[in-house]
Amino acid sequence: MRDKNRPSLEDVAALAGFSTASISRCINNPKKVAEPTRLRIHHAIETLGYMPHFGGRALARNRTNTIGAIIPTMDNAMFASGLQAFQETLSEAGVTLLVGSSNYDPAQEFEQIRSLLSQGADGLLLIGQARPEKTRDFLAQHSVPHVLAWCFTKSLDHHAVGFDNQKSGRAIAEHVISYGHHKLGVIAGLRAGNDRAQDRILGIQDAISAHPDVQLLDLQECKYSFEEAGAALDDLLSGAEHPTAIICGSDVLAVGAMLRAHDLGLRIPEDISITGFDDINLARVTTPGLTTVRVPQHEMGRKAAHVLLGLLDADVPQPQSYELMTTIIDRGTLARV
Amino acid sequence: MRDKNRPSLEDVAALAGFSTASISRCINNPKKVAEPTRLRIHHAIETLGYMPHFGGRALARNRTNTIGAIIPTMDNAMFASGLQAFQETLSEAGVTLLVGSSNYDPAQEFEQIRSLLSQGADGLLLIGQARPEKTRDFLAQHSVPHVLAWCFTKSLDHHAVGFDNQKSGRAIAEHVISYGHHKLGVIAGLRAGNDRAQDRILGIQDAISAHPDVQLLDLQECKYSFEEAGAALDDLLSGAEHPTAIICGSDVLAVGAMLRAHDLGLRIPEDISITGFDDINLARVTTPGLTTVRVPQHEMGRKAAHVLLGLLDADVPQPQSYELMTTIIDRGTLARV
DNA sequence: ACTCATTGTGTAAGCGCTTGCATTGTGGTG
DNA sequence: CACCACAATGCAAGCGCTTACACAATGAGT
Repeated sequence: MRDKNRPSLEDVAALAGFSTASISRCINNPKKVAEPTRLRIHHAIETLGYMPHFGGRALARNRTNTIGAIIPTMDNAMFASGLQAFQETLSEAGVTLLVGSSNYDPAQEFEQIRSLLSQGADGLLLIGQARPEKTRDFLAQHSVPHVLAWCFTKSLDHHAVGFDNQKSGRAIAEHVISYGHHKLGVIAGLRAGNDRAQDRILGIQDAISAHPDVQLLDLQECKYSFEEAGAALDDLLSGAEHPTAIICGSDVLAVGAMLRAHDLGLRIPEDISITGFDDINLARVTTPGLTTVRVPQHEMGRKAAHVLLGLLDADVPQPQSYELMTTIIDRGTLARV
Repeated sequence: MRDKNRPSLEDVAALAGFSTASISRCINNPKKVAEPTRLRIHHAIETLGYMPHFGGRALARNRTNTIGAIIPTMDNAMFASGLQAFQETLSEAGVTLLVGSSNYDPAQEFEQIRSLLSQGADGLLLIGQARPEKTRDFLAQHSVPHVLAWCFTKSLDHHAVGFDNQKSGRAIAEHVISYGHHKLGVIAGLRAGNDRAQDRILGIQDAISAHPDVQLLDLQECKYSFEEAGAALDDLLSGAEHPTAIICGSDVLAVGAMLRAHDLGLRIPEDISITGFDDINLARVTTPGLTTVRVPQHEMGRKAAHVLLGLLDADVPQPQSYELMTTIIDRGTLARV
C-alpha cells in the first residue's frame, strides 16, 4: 500500500540525520531549528523531492487549509469573476479552493456542502442566504465556518459580504421610473431558492408601489439563458398593453431580451427600454451598451476570502458583515419618455 | 487538540455496538455487512451526525478523491465554462475539484501545481502544453497523473483532450482569405508561455504562406482585455496600409477591437472585418454577431474529466488523447471583398 | 455427524505527520 | 563554580481511518 516512490518525513530524517520531529519543525516553524540543521534538512528535502503528505498532515493538525466555495454555476461570468478574486486571495494566504456548483438547486447545494466538508474544507463560501432548514441545521450542527456572499441584510446573523439586492433592485427601478416610464415589465430569474432574484424583485416592487402612477404590467421568471429571456420577452409583449421599459434581474436576461427584441424589429431604446443587473462584460458589448447595476464582484470575492480566513484563524465572536455598494451604470438601453 | 464535538468512527462504533472495522466497511463497502448490522450502524451515524474525517481517510487510503485544475483565469468565460463541465463530471463520480489559477504565468502555474499536489490532488488538469522544463520534470518526478486540455498535437506524449490550435487558426485564416481579403492584420494573445496563442498564429501564418497574394501587414500581441485589444487595433491601423480584415486570437480580443473600431467610426464589416476565436457568449451579442471559431468547451471539460478519472482508477499504459473539432461560426463581422 | 466453504465480525497494525514533554548542551549570572 | 534559563533536538503518543488477518458461526455437501 505504501507508495514506493514517495519519500516520507522519515526518509528525509534518515538522509539528513535528524529526527522526524526536527524535519517537521523545520518545515512548519523554521525558527525553531538551528541554521546549519535547517540547511542540511533543506538539502535532504531537495534531493529527495520530498512533499508533505496531505493526509498525514490533515490528520495530525485537524485542519486542511482548504476552503470550499459553492456557487450556482461558473458558467455565469458574474460568479466566475467573483470566484477568481476569491481564489486569488485564498491562494495568497496559502489556502486552496475547492469548488462545487449547485446549479441553483438547494438539494444539490446541500450535497455539495456535504461533499466539500467531507473533503475536509475548513470553511465555506456560500451564495445568498435562502436555503432549506435542513441545510442551515446541518451547517449549525457541524458548526461550519461560512460566509455568505452576494447578499446582505441588516438582521443577518451570519457572516456576509455582499450587497442589498432589494435596495439595488429598488434603485434601478427608481432610475427607470425617473426616466419617465410608467408601464413596466420585469424579467427575473427563477425565484425558487434564490433570494437574490427574490430581493431584486421586491426592490423593484417597492419602487413601483412608491409611485402610484407607475404600474407593473407583467413579471416573467425564467432561467438565466438568452433563449428563455427571449421567450419571456415574447410573453411580456403578448399582453394588451406593452411595457415601455423592461427591468431584468440579470445582464444575461437583459441581453437575451435585447437579442429577441432585435429579432422582432424593435429598436432599443426607442421602442423599448431594457435594463440589466450585474454589469458583466456582456453589458459593455451590446449595441447600445446595457444600462445596468454594477456589482463589485471582485471586491466581494476578496473581502469574502479575508473574512473567511479570519474566521479560521481566530474565533470571531460577532458575525462580521460587510455591505458593498452597487452603482447604476448608464449606457444606452434606457430612454427618456 | 481533538475536536470535542466531532464524532469519530469510534464513537459510532460504541453507539452501534460494533467495531470500528464494521463501521468503516459499512460506509465503504456495504455489501460486506449484514443487513441488520447495516441498519443499526446507519442509525448510529444519523444520530451522531457522523462524517468521516478526511485526513484519516486520506492517510489510510493514500488517496483523496480530489482533482486539481489549474487554469489561466476563471475570468474568461472560455475556461470558466469548460471548468464548469469538468467540475460537474467529477462531481458525478464523487470526486472534488480543487482550483488554482496561473494568470498565464508559468511560474505561478508551477506554484499552483505544487500547491494543489500538496493539498493531495490525485490528478491534475492543465491547460496547454507549453511549460518550462522545470515544471515538466516536476510532474514526471512525482509521476502526477495529468491531462492537458485546450490543446492537441499528434506527437503528444501526454494525455490530452483538446483541439489543434494551429489547424483551427489556419482554418479561420483560410476562411477569411476565401472571402477575398488580401491584407490581413492579427491581434493575438501574448505568446510567451502560451502555446494556444502561438499555435493559432502559426496556423494563420500557414494559411497566409499558402496564398502568395495574401499578406500579413502586422501582428500585435496583447493581453486578453478589451482595452489592450483596442490599443492593438490602433497600432494595426497606424501603418501605411490598412488591413481589410483582422483575425483575432480570441473573442475577447475581437470584441475589444470591435468596440474600438466603433469608437473610431469604422463600420463592421463594411470598413473592416474582424474575426474571433472561442465562441463565448460575447460573440453572440455584438452587432453584428462575431464570426468566430467555436471551441467545444463543454465537451472538452467532460471528456478531460473522464480521461483523468480513468487514469486514477486503472493504470492506463498508453497516453490517451482526444482531438475535438472546432467549427467556424459565421455571423456578421466578416465581409466579402 | 464431519468436513469445508462462506459469511460476518473483531483485532490490531499501520498510514505520515505534529507536538507535548523529556533530554541534552550552551552561555550567562550571582 | 554551581545554578539556571534557554535553545536545539529527540522520543513517542496520538490524530481517525482502512484493511489484512484471525476467528466464530452458519449451512451445504457427503
